[in-house]
Amino acid sequence: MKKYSRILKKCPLFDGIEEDDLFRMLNCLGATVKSFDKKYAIFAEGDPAKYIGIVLSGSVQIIQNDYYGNRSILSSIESAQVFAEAFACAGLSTIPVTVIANEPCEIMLIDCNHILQVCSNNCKFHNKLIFNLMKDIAVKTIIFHQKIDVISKRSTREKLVTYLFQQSKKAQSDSFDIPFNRQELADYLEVDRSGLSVEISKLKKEGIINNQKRHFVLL
Amino acid sequence: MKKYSRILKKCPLFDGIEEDDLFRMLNCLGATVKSFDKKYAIFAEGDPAKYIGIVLSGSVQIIQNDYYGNRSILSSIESAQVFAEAFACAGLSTIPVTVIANEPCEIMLIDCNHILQVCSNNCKFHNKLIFNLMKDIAVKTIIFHQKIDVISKRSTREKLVTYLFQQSKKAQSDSFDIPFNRQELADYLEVDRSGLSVEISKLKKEGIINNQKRHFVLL
DNA sequence: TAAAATCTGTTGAATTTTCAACAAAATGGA
DNA sequence: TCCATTTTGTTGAAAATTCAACAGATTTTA
Repeated sequence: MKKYSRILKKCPLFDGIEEDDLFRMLNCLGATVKSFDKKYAIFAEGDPAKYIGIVLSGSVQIIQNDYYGNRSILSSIESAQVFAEAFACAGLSTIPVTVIANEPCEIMLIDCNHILQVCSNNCKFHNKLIFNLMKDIAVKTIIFHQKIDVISKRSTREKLVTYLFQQSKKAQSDSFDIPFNRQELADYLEVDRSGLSVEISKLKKEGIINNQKRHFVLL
Repeated sequence: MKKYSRILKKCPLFDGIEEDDLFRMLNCLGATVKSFDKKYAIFAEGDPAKYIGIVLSGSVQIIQNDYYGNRSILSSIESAQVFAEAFACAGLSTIPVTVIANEPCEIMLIDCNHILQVCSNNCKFHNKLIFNLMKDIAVKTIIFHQKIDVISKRSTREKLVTYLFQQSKKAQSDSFDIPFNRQELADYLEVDRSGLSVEISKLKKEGIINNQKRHFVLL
């Protein structure tokens, strides 16, 4: 477990918790680590909303599939970030999404009940943990706001431009990489892939952006 | 303040807190109550992310306007519900939305810093309050999931049907009222109002739904 | 390394949405 | 109650998206 020390320090769930306390707490919480191959479903829709996940290495995508087979990507979760934390906390019995390993992953799993039900041993850290969890979920809410800001736009072009501005702001640079390939970006923006390719080409021709694969530059 | 007792008991933020403790706590938190006329902006985009609001009477809408003037309705907040709680908790300095009184409203305002920074007087309730806040924000995340589930659909008809199913499930009945008029529903579904009217008419003709103003029945 | 599989950009046709305009119905205020 | 305003449903034209199909480029894997 110690070997994940560096990455766990970056996890917002453990902000302000000292390393010694952290590992004692993880032990108390019954945290486990599992590895997943690329494209493997870490959680599937309908699974019990029991565990929260922390990405130790690799990255995962949160996916929603509707009954017509349309894939919708809700978000991309990078290393040190938490996922599936809102479902158990909100009292859902099952999770409404699928979580897919985007590449080979190591994932820490913690039973959410161990966080929500205060135990007698380590209450000092426990309240801090719940506070951190609250902040983490609040940040996720903001990320959903941003996603809605993107997909509420009516045209493919506006969705794309809004998304690229957001990514540029996040990277604090006009030059940045996105975590999606074309089909995935289309599934995030909720548009047709071929129409998306057309818009990217147009924006390039108009001298508004530069692009090569996953790398974009705003001009 | 006592006259709001009945409604405050329903507020998820105060779950499990006794009435006496509640009013002592509200006093400690410096909670105030303000009235707003219909269509008045309780918060405007760019305001400091300082206060959380609780709807004591009336209802409010969370609105996002883009630079093209498209109005997007994020959610409708009914009485006893909390709003604007995620922004301060996530560490935003300003709020990215506008909150409009949908009808004459009484709103309780609480400085979020008073919740986030533990004071020495009432720590016992304070941790409970933060726990409740965490749950409340988690539920809001789920509500955003549902909104994304709706607007990720590609056609007006699918968006409408998905929304109506959600409302039916929420009301636990095939017969229910929605909190929006036609233009507002269009702004929530992110579609054109006239196109929405057409789809509602079609679904009625096809015998799939019944509808009169804000009342819908799934057949 | 070569073959297989996946990813990306392009095109044209079909479908859908948006937009503007209008009239009927419903609502609110004097 | 009556008039003014707002809301709603309908229509046709313009614009945009989706869909299917394909070829070139890239990546994977055997």
